[in-house]
Amino acid sequence: MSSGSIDSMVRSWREELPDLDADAMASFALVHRLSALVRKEVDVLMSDHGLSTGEFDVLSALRRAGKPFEMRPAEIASAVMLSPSGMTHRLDLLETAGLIERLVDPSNRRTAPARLSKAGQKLVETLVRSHAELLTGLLGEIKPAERRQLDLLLSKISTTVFETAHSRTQTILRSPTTAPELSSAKCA
Amino acid sequence: MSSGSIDSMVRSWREELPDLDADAMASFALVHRLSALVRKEVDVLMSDHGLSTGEFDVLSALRRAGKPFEMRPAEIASAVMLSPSGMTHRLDLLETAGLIERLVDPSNRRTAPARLSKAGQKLVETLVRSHAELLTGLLGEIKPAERRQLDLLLSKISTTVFETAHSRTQTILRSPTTAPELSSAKCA
DNA sequence: CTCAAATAGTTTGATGTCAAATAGTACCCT
DNA sequence: AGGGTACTATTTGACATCAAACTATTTGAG
Repeated sequence: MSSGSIDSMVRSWREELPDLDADAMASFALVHRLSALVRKEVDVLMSDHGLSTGEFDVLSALRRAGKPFEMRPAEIASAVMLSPSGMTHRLDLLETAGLIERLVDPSNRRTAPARLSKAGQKLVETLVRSHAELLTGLLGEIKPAERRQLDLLLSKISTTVFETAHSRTQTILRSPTTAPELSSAKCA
Repeated sequence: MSSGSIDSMVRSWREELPDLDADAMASFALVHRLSALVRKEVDVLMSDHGLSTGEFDVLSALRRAGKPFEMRPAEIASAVMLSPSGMTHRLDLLETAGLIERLVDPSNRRTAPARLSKAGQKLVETLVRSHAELLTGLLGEIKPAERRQLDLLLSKISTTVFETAHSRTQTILRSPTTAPELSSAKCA
């Protein structure tokens, strides 16, 4: 079943709708499937330590921030592509587990930064290493040059997708007559 | 922000844990992020037609099966990587929407195959074409040779991941004494 | 100085998903 | 035949996530 199911998908379309261009579909199907398979593997690793992958992502972002391992919820949310409400929930869980603490910022009382606890620091240190090791293994026999080529292609495509999403959002928000030539950020 | 956030992730790790090999992490982060971004774009397209992407996946699998556009729930579930219970729910929704019908197989009454209704056939025809067009656009300036290279790399990695998952499952199910020499995964 | 608008996080309600338990059906071996 | 085993879909209960409404705080304009 390794990648056969996607091959046979393409073959089916060629039979059923011969004029359909299924090349892009196949590539993105591979991306989706690889993403799902890897996520499952990481899930197993993390659940061995009583965590979900999503919770690990948060701890990992905090660790990456460097001392004092502290970030605001909105920052973490954008780093891990989670909604603000989802982030509140995850931080609740991590706080209950004693892996983070919530602080008060005297200079801005709207925000409640999260900080790794001692236990959180210790755990994330272990997990980040196991995680990196696992992923390196999952890459298999891929050679460094191939990996760089892969990164390059994925980045290029991501950029296109990102810009497409962006231009659609703008098109909706702007009055149709106003659209100027090129603006990369969300000027609402 | 296009792929900058992943670059800066790697840079952070290099500063915080210089001995960590973050190359594989970065590649998989790109895969995950591209998958999520594309899924969002497809979500928008489908919601314009009152469907979720998951529902479209089911209709699409049925259409691919060819006349009479009929599959058993378990078949569809494995094609779209969804649990059996999730599939039951999705088929419920699609049946309520009048896009599929549930049949009785006289030769095997355990199963209740799903079949595209007339309305379902008509809708999926439109959607499959819009979908393919959207994805082709999202591929952007990628040249055919590059796309084939991408497919090849993703397939190779998927195979490794798939086999890793598989060997882990077997390792758990087997009696510990039976384990042969070469087991690359976590033999707990 | 004051009130309106913007910002940050949380709460609420609905939804989609899964794992485990359930029920019905088919197969097989003696 | 008969009784156990495997298979198929569904039901149930728990949970993560999101969008939208809400609360508290800060900023800014007049």
